[in-house]
Amino acid sequence: MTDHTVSPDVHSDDDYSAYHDALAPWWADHARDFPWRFGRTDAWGVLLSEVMSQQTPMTRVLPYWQSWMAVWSSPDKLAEATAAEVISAWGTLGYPRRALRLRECAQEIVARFGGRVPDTYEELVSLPGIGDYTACAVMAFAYGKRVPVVDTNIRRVLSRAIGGAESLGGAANASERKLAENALPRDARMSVIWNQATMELGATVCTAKSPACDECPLRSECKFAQAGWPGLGQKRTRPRQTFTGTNRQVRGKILKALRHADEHHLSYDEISQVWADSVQLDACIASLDEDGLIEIREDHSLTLPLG
DNA sequence: TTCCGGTGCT
DNA sequence: AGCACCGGAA
Repeated sequence: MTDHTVSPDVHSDDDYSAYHDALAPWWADHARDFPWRFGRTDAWGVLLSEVMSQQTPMTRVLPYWQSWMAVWSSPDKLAEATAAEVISAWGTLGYPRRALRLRECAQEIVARFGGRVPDTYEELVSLPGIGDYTACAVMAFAYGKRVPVVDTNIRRVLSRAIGGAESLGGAANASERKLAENALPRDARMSVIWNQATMELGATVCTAKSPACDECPLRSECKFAQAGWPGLGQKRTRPRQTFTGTNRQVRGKILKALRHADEHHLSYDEISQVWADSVQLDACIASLDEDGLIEIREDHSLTLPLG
């Protein structure tokens, strides 16, 4: 037993009705108005918003989601795009491999599911770029299914409000999943609101470092606040990779240069100007090539992939 | 300078 | 289980 995040004896249905009763009205008043919410888009729009939101705040996703949906409003449309087009349209959203996975995902949805976004966990996680979280999010938010959507925000809110402690780092454990399953309202429609509202609370109020407890609808029943916020923000985090001088920075510079280049093409001399250390530059060019994010020509010039 | 996070690979 | 991957806000 390695988990001490939540106490084990809080699993009966009645323990959570007050939680939902406080959360639902808060959601009604405070939900941010994104176009992929409130049933205003289809399953493809939801899937796109969820992939774009991986590792990325929704406020930053919004303009990209709108421009992508304007051009690629369905899987069969995105399936026809070139890699260069999607990498270019990804702009500075970050983690550009997601753009490639999204196109492959669209192609598989067309080839395997007749262009319809699947609605089962097994089918969804079999798609490129779709892991546990995104599969559950699509089932809940696109298809209205009663599924616990266990992201980092929900883990933090549940661990605090019900368990009275900070959630640990690492993958969600069985105890956390069990808690989310038990706290989830039995009614499917209510469960979708619960997932969205809990996630939103974690994103906007019950934040990692400085929770706005004064504005929290769960303030009066929160075990974490009652205990005096023990170990606030002490989540075990990955060792911080300093950005300057990393491959991550160099890869970003190379891709940015190609995005802005005429015909997305640069000679080796031109690309050499983005980074002085040629050994590291070459390593990053090789890794971008391995990721399928660039193509290397015979003369060592670079392009975004035509395919 | 530090913080934030889901997927996929090792 | 640990790590690489991103850019922008705090």
